[in-house]
Amino acid sequence: MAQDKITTRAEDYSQWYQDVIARAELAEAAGVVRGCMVIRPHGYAIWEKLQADLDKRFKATGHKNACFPLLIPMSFLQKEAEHVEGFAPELAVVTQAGGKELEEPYAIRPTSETIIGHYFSKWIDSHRDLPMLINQWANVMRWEMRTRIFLRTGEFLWQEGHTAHATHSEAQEEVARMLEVYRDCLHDVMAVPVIRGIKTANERFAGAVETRTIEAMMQDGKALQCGTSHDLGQNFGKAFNVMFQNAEGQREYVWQTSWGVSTRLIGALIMAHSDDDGLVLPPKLAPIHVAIVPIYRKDEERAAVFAAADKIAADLREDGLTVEVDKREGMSPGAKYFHWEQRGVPIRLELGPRDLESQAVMSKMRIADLDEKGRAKKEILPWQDLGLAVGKRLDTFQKFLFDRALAHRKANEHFVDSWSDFTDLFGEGKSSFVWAHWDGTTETELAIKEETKATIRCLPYPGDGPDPEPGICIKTGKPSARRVLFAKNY
RNA sequence: CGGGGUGUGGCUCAGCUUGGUAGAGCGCUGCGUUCGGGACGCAGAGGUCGGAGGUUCAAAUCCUCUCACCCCGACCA
Repeated sequence: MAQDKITTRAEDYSQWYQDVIARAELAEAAGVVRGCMVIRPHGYAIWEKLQADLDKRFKATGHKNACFPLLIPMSFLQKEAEHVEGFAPELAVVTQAGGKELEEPYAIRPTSETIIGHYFSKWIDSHRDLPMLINQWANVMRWEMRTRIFLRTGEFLWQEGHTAHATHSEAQEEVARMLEVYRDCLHDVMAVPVIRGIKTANERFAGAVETRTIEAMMQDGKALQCGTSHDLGQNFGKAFNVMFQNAEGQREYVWQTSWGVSTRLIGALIMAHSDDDGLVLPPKLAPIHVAIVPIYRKDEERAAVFAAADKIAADLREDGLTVEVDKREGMSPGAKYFHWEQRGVPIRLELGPRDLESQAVMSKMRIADLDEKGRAKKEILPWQDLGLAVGKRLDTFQKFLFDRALAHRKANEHFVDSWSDFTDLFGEGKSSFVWAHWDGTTETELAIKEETKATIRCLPYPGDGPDPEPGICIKTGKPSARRVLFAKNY
């Protein structure tokens, strides 16, 4: 009897999350193009919900969607020196088309700053054209040396915002504002708590003057960068000659920003919440809220139970819930329970002959307390006002997931002042969030990484981490202005 | 790119050392019995063993080359 239980926990987390993905049937490695992914319908439905939520937030902040070419002339990429240096090693390049060698090769976009810079220079003439607030939903390709499903695939889906502003301070406000949008989405929708902060120079986006980030803790204590927002200064403005005439009649370069989140968020979702029984989804992202499992023996029972299940499903749908009635034949109820649990359906309702008598259903949440026999606790809900009761439980579940993730992070945060404590916390296979002093140099940052695999995730926002207080660097003993966040990362 | 590893039905793998013409479990199809936490019986379908070349009477198995994928590192949303 093959039990599809996932038994390898945090010791080998990479295996664990891949197992969860495989069991949950969200995605599979395609093997067609190296490291690219195939997302199955159930997984894609999660992305669609996330996409819809984010898109609404972008529009609410005045952004408009647009579409730019997949292929970018190599010469565009070469216009910004740091940018091309950062991306050159992972470019996939088209050198032939229409049966002929191309005079100038095209890169398959790894990101679209350059081509959008090109169009911005055509579209922007006056301060009245600013700010220009554009977003693109697209796929991009980065030929990474090593791929990991959902976290670093060769091709991935994402959203990239690109904006141009008249002043640096306005651009900086945009950078901060969009990071808030991301945080709100992760907190309210994904139920994943994050720490906002600023990246060190070493971890900065190629071509940016400042990169902000949201960092989340996964269940194994490792960090995952879930979103970024970049202050591009005038770097791309100058490279692509994006100029506008200000109110005084002078020509100036625009100040640009870019920001993005990707299908990596699906990976974050899985690693933040899921368990050995498969996927765990916050209700706001669950493609299916409720699975109804009908139970019956005889044909007459089946007819009656199906009719009742359909009626209940229709009522719940009227309350805005997505409901699946599992009428598959030849499958025991137990098998159906596991099927829906593995797919992260938050609430299951069991409906059998007994319930037809009592006008109630047996209900169970995806994560429930266990009774003394080690079985999930169930509760009986009357048909009357079932939508209300289910809705209330979904809200509770959504909040529970966030609280649990936050509690887990807090339990794995440390303030560290000695190098030996630091190296202990980042010993073989261990990671947590460590707040420690750092002397501010890239050299020290790299030395720490070399020795412990821990990297500086960010310099936290006030409130997301300890307030700045002077101290001495954990590694060199030199003066430090503040504690920064260290963790191993995916 | 460096270091490991794996390619055999849809999936996970055994068989390879010691060559004899392909197996298991799961899944799938049909019928019957089951059905409140992963049911069972019977009957079936499905593979030119990653590719090319070589050795041999005979190759999944031995040799050479090649391709692909996975894992660990460096790199990254």
